[in-house]
Formats: sequence, structure tokens, C-alpha cells
Amino acid sequence: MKRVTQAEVARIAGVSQAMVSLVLNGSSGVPIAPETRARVEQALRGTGYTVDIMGRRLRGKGNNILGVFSYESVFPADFYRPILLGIEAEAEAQGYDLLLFTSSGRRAGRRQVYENGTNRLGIADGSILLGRHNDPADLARLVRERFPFVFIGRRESPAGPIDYVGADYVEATRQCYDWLWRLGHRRIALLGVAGDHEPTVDRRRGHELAARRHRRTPLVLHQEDPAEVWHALAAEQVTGVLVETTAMAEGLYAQATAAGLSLPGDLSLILLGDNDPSQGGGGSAVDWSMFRIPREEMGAAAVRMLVELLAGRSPDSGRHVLLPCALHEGGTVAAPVRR
Amino acid sequence: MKRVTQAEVARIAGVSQAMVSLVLNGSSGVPIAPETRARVEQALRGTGYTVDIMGRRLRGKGNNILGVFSYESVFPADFYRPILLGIEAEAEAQGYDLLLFTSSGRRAGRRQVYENGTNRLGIADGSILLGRHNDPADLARLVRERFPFVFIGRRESPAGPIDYVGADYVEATRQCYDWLWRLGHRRIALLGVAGDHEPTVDRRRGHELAARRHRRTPLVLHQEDPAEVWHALAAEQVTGVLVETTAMAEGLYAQATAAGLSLPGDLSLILLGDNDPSQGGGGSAVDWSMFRIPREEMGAAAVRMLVELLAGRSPDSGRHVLLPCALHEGGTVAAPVRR
DNA sequence: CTGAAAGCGCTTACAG
DNA sequence: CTGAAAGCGCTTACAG
Repeated sequence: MKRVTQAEVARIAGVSQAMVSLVLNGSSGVPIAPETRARVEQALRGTGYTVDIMGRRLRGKGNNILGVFSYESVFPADFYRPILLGIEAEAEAQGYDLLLFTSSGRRAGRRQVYENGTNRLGIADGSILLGRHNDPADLARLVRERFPFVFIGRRESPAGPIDYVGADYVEATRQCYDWLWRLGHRRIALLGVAGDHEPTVDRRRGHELAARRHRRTPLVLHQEDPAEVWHALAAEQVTGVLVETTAMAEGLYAQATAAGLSLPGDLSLILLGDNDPSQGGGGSAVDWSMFRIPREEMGAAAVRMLVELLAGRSPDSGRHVLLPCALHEGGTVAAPVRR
Repeated sequence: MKRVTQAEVARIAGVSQAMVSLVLNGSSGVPIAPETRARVEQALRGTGYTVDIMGRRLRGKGNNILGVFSYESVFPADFYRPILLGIEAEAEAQGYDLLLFTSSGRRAGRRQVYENGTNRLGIADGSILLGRHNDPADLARLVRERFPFVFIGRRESPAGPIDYVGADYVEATRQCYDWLWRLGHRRIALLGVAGDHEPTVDRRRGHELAARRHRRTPLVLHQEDPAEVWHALAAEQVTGVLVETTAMAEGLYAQATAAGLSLPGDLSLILLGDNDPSQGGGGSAVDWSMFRIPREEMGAAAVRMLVELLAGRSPDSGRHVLLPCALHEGGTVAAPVRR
């Protein structure tokens, strides 16, 4: 399974190895005798030569490969599929191949960019990173090494600015609050997960901004137990609730049904993003009122940003793009009941 | 964008570049003075050095990259997703990265392996190919060049044997015929597409083998128009039909409904494989009796075959694996009506 | 125990 | 128009 090298081709064509490289890379402005070119091309075809990207890249040239690294497996979840679709389409349009880093060293069951101190992403010209669970140390190191990459989803790192393409959760959440407000809701709560992951923080921030604008104190619930949530909402006389995850929405729905109440008759509910992997595969039976995350566009935009980065067309680093989320009417929102 | 090199580290530590490499790769059996090692390690930490994978890989052979080439876009269709899932999982298990050839030169809207006469797949150690529409010339050339690859789906080439992992359509179709036979059907037909694509040929062959074993003349229909098909089945007094594509099955179903007849009351129907991209996304409303194509296992098996091929553990080429398809009971099969 | 050197495959000035 | 040479960052025998 010996690899054919330029030297081998050169020997066959009766020219120097450098000549083969010249023929391959053509447009260096150097004129080549047609007769020589023909001989080389024939040898090229005859041997089935292909460049060794390692050699080429070592020399300092790109290989038109974009890496795709994710902290989780990308194929199973419906969550990632639209993103990959966007990435693939745009990569094809831009003439890049895609290298999926599937082997990258796992530590404690999670993938790592760095394996024994080496950055595996270096094979590609640059990389797109995604995955909700990332490793801050990994990111910090990538930033320090100035490796060109773009994150899908807003990400901050103390090590420096990170280029990313995200969805504007702040604005989308704000719009959802306003939506409820317009319908007459005055007791609105956010039901979200704990922690300080960016997507969570953004939803909290959107909720807070909207609440303050309407001169309300933001009401945020973190309870995991649907029954507890239910009681808390009742205690606060909440009529409209913004819910971060599909699982939470479903728990609430079940509680309502058990209590003999209905959505949106007794409670309006807006899901903050079609953020659950089970969605799209025909998961939930409920037609949630919600906003949609523009996954495909995010993938495509990330590729474009990365390509620009590689071309050196973007002077400063720290480029951020936040794409808007479209509201989906759904069937879990209505005017509040008069009590 | 300046990268720290071993030479740089060596300069700082006051040793030779080779010494740095030795410290990094430790276990070469070469003893190193503790004091020297300490100095190097300090310089290593101080600079934040990481190995350049290009240099390292260039020294050895192979880059632990498996290519994945498909003649169509792979992400959108549900048809490919399980295959990719299997490929990804197995590649991860085997410690390989995946290179998706998305940029590969299009000709007449279809992807090509060869671009200006060079095999783009050569970047990877070996490749997995998939896609229903392939280019025979591409394949022949790959075989001639002895490029290591494995096809997903049975493929034959006049240029020589092709390694593949497929599904055993012959056997599965045979079992479907026998299934109908056991229920009492004696007039059984195959409704398939024209052409000599391997999957089609295999279904025809399975049907023929089963028919001959039961001493029946195989009855094969190719009509595209559902109405025509319907008439042909009636004319031949067919009570059980094996159908190659979901579209055909749906056409037939519509015809039956229009004629006031029902499946499986008046006609038993078995779909030969969940072969339609729309399946799985909640496409068809009918619960077809059919066999299932083991896509995920095919992907994983292909990776294993390719890795073995690369390791030189498989002496002869022309390895074939045909995985069994599981029958799905469904609701479109019953004993024939007595006339 | 450590350094100097070769060479992996490639691109690109630099001489002819 | 073409060849010889340098050098990208690394590992690994080979001398000291």
C-alpha cells in the first residue's frame, strides 16, 4: 500500500521532482514546455498520484479542509443534523472538504481537542466547533495558540475573544415575553435550568430585559420537579410561562392535565427554542408555541466566517454573529383567564 | 499565528531540538538526565508548546483518517443517517477521524472521485464509498489504482473485485416470498423498477429463486403507472405482491382504496426494504409489512473492513459481507381471500 | 547521557 | 524553461 510520491512520478516522467510539483500547482506564472507537462501528466495519471496533505501543509500551504469537532456524537441527534446540513452545503459551495474529528481522545467519556498535548485539529486549515458541553481549558488553549476556529453557539472564554455564530436567544426570549404581555398576561415567569451555560444565561437575560421594560420584577424558577413547579406557578398567580427545555414543558403539561386544567386555557406556555434532540423526529405530541433555532443557517454562516478567517479577510478576531429566531405560533398561548 | 516549535523550546532550555523530542516521547528506552529533563519540561510549560501533528505524521505513515465519499449529499436524507451513525461510532472506536469529501468536483451536478485526473480520496488512508448513483468509470479506476476502499452496498465492477458491505436483499426477498406462500398465496408477483442496479437485481433474483423453488413461473412487473399495475395484478389474479419502492407501494395502496378494496383484505403487500428517504421522518401513514435494511450495522461493518484492509490483515481483496435484513410484521399481509 | 544528521513529501525562490 | 537546494516540524538511528 505504498504511497506514490512526486519523486516517483518524476522518475517515471524523466523530470525533477520540483517539475512535478510545478505541473500540479500550475498557476505559479512559470511557463512549462507543453511536451514536458504532457509527460508529467501522463505519469501522474498512470500512477494515480495524489498529494500528501501532510507534506503540503507542513510546507505552509492549506489543504482546503475544514475540521468539524463536536464534544458529542453528531449524527444521532436531530439537534445537530440541520447544522451539519448547513455546514455541508456551504463547504461544498466554498470548495472545502470536511474532516470530522471522531477519534479525538476521550477523557472521562468526553471528547477532547488536545490529545497528549497535541492539537488534533491542526490537520485541517481551521475548524468549526460545536457541542453544548465544551471544555473551557480546551477553548482557552485554542485561543492562546491562535488556532483558527469558529464556534457554533455563543461562547465566551477568559482567554480571549472567540469567534462564533449563534442564535439570538436574548432577543427571541424578549419577544416571547412581549408576546405574552400583548395578550394581557401580567404575571409571567421563566422556567429554566440552573447553571451558567451561555444558552441558559441568554434566556435569563432576555427575560430580565423584557420584565424590566414592563416594570416587573423578573420571576425565575429552577425547580426540576414538575409538581413543585406547578405549585410555585400557582402561588405566584402566574398566567404565562417561558420554558427553557422541552422536557420541562412536557412535565408542566402533564401536571396541568393531572390537575384537570388545560393549556392554553388556564396557562399559556412558550417553549424557548426547539432545543430538544427528540424534536423533529416526531417527539412531542403538543404543538408548542415557541421560537425556532435557525440551525441550518448557523452551520452555513459558521463556514463562511471560517473561510473568511482563513483568507485573512477579517482583520480583527472576535467576530460574532447572532442570527434571529423565528416565532412559531403553535397552540399553547392565549389571553389569560379573568379571575 | 506563530507556532512554538521544538527548536524554540530547545533554545530556551539550552539543549538540542532532538533532546526536546526525546523528552516528549519519553519511552524510547533512552535514559535522560533528570536535570536536563526538568529544564526541558519547564521550557515546554513556559512556552505552551504543542506538537505539530503534520511534522509527526509526515515522519511515519498514515494519518488515521478514513474518507467518506458519497455520490449524493449525505446529511439531509434519513436514508443515510443510520449509516453515518454506524460509521462514526465505529471510527471513534477504532481511533480514526472521518474526512467527508464534500468539495469533490461536480460534473453534470454529480460528484466525482477524480478531479483533474487526481484521486482526491488519496488524502485519507482509505475510504468508504456510498450512494446509489455511482460512476462506473470512477470505480474501475479506483480498483485499478488499488486504492483501499469499501463500498456500502453490493457493487460489481468489470475492472475487478470490489470490497463491500451490503444487505442480503436476495435472501430477504426470498423470505418475503416464502412468508406469503406459507399464508396460502399462490399467485405472487414482484413489482420493481427497471434497470440493472444491484439492489434491484438482487430483489429480482431472490424472487426468482423462491418462485422456482415452489415451481412457479416468476411474475415480474415494471409498470410505473399505478393504474396499469393494478390491472395487471387483477389480470394475473395475484393475491400477494412484493414491492420494491415505497412510492410504488403507496401508489398501489391509493389504487386499492379508489377501487373500494383494502389491504391486506384483498391484496397482501410486502415492501422490500425501508428504502425510501422519506421513511423514518414519519413519511408513510401505512404500517407496511416489510424487511428492514440494517444500515447502522452496515456502516460499522464497513469501517471494520476498511481498517482491516489498511492493517494488511486481510490477504486477498474482494471481501464481501452481506448482512441479514429483519422482517417487520406490519399490517399489510394476511391469508389470501378465497374466491 | 546528549548532539548532529538524515529524511518523511512537499512548495518555492534561486540559479542556470 | 528546468534542476538543485532549502526548509516546513518532527522522530529516530547513529556517533560521540
